[in-house]
Amino acid sequence: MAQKIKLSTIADSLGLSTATVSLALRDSPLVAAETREKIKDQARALGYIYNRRAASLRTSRSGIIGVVVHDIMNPFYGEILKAIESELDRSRQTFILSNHYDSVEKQRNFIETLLQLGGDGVIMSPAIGSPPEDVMLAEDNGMPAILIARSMEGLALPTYRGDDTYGISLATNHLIGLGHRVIAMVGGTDQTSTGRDRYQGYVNALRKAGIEVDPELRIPGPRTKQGGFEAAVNFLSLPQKPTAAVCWNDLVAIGLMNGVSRAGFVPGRDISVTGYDDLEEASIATPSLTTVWNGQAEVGRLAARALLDKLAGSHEPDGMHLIKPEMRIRQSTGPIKHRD
Amino acid sequence: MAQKIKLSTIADSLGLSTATVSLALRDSPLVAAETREKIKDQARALGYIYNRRAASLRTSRSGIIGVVVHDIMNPFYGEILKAIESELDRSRQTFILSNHYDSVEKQRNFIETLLQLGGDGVIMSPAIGSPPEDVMLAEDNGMPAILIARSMEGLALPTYRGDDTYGISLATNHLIGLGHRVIAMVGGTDQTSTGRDRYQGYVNALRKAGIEVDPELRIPGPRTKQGGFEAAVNFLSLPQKPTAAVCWNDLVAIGLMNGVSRAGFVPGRDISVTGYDDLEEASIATPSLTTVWNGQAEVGRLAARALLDKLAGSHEPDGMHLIKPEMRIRQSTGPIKHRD
DNA sequence: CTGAAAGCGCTTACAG
DNA sequence: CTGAAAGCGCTTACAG
Repeated sequence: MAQKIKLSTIADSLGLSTATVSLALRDSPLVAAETREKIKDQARALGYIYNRRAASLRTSRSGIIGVVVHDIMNPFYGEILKAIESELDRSRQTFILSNHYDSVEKQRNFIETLLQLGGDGVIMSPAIGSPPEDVMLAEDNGMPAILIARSMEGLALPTYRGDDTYGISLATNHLIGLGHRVIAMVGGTDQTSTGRDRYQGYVNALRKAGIEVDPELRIPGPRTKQGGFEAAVNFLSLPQKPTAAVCWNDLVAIGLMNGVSRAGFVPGRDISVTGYDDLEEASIATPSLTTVWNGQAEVGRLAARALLDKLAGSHEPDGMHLIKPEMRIRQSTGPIKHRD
Repeated sequence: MAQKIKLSTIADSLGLSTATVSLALRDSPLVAAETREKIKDQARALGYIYNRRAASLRTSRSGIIGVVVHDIMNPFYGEILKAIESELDRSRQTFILSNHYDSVEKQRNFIETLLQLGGDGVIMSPAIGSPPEDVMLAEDNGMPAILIARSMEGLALPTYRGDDTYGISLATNHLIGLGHRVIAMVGGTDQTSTGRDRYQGYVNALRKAGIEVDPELRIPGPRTKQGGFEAAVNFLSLPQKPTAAVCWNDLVAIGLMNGVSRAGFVPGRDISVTGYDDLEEASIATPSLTTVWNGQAEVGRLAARALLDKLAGSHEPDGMHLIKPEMRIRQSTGPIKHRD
């Protein structure tokens, strides 16, 4: 590796000052056009690499934005991240991604690392049980935070997520409309705001239809295909014999469909299954999955936009921004057919 | 946000020098134990945040490692990334992730950004058509690069990936052993080293069994479920009526199984399908997928390990490290059954 | 065991 | 339109 090229290398080689070179490379109108071109050519010729650490130490702006979610391998978050990425790319921000796997400690480490790197802001889907202090650590050190997908009680931070209560009630009503009366709710946890909201939406819809809510029909579990797949055994051995399942998300729904298929039932005919999120995968599942569009791309885009605006100095009001979910009816649900 | 706390704030408040504070916080034995504890307590009390930009400007070590792959949402890369993450976590390195979506320009931007941030090293799965200069840009500026999943001609960089030629021949031989003679190869491209190697493995296996290679049976396409799903139409309308498909990867295989199911064929009985990678999902697909274990976790772990060793000053030999794939036989393949 | 001082590579008033 | 100088917050020889 050759001698390190820096501003002063360029300046010396052209008989100029580092101030002029610095301004020229950032297209300042203070520098004469001719000088600017000469400087840029020289920078290119020498293979100059801008040192952002040095610049950011001076300006206290790093161009780094952190994003931390439960699991980037989960396509639900993947679709949000893709939207964030394309929005941030446009303003040439670097984004640092991390999973917290619902470990409060991992999340805190990430926030601290980001602060150490001088991160300009953070977009996060808070880990289960996050202490408000950990999130406020960012804000208190001048690094604004935006929440996605999950909210946190008692924090007045901008939050972007789907309206879960409403969304799940859409799915539940759809099944009730098809004649189903014994409807299980499969997957997920009640430890997040999302979880409580979804269960509430399910309960609301049943009550409104005059159907008694049986807590035995709530089968919690991992929010993954594997989770849904394994839940099939419990689902099929419930004494009340449910004819339909409202699943936590598309992954659980696809897993559950695989599980009940193995046991000889045909999803969509023998047992109706709804998903949640409308992942790209939902429409190519077999049978194609009836689900609830949850606006992942919208959530990501709006959250990124809000952060960029905040960094640009706008003073938008904080608070909750709910995306309105929509029903997507496909082949995994159908009229009731009693099991026996 | 309160007054920024820095080393000198702590030093002044205790009547010490910044040198002593700096050494104490990094557990230098040069500082008396008592002084060290006093300093650490004070740092905590004041809410001190270490400024890595300043430190790294001075030491020219950033603790940042970049990872860039085609698409982090693809579970194949996801499984590699998970392994890299857990290996890097252990040595408290921050890792910056990016997709290049096979855009050479995006990849180059990423490498430049990483250099600007003072990245210590980069792990990459090179974009299709990457010019060697772009990768050497990293090396030439003192940022070592490790290649994963794909190799590049004419670059003597450490490379970790599966043995694709051998792996695909395992899958092809398995199908031949079940009596299949008309075997399509579905999905993927021949523009990557991986692609050429896989096609070669397929061709080799057919030739060795005395089966003529028909180029019409090669159906290239996106390496996604959607790609496999859409390929089903082509697959089913081939004049030679293949009874089996060797798929590029598990995603394509699952998509293809969904596609042929829609057309009324039962995968595993009417049409045999093999995947590649052995993703977590393969075993819960319906039918469960016969596939080739491709050692993603191994690739990630070894690549991260190699980079860390290199940064620690070891001079390991560069070059190719091939992981030996293994067959995983499940329900999606079976004895030939002629279509008519 | 602790301190004074230089320097990492930028940017930004300020002067001219 | 260009330059001299200070300073961002650390770490590292070097002295004592």
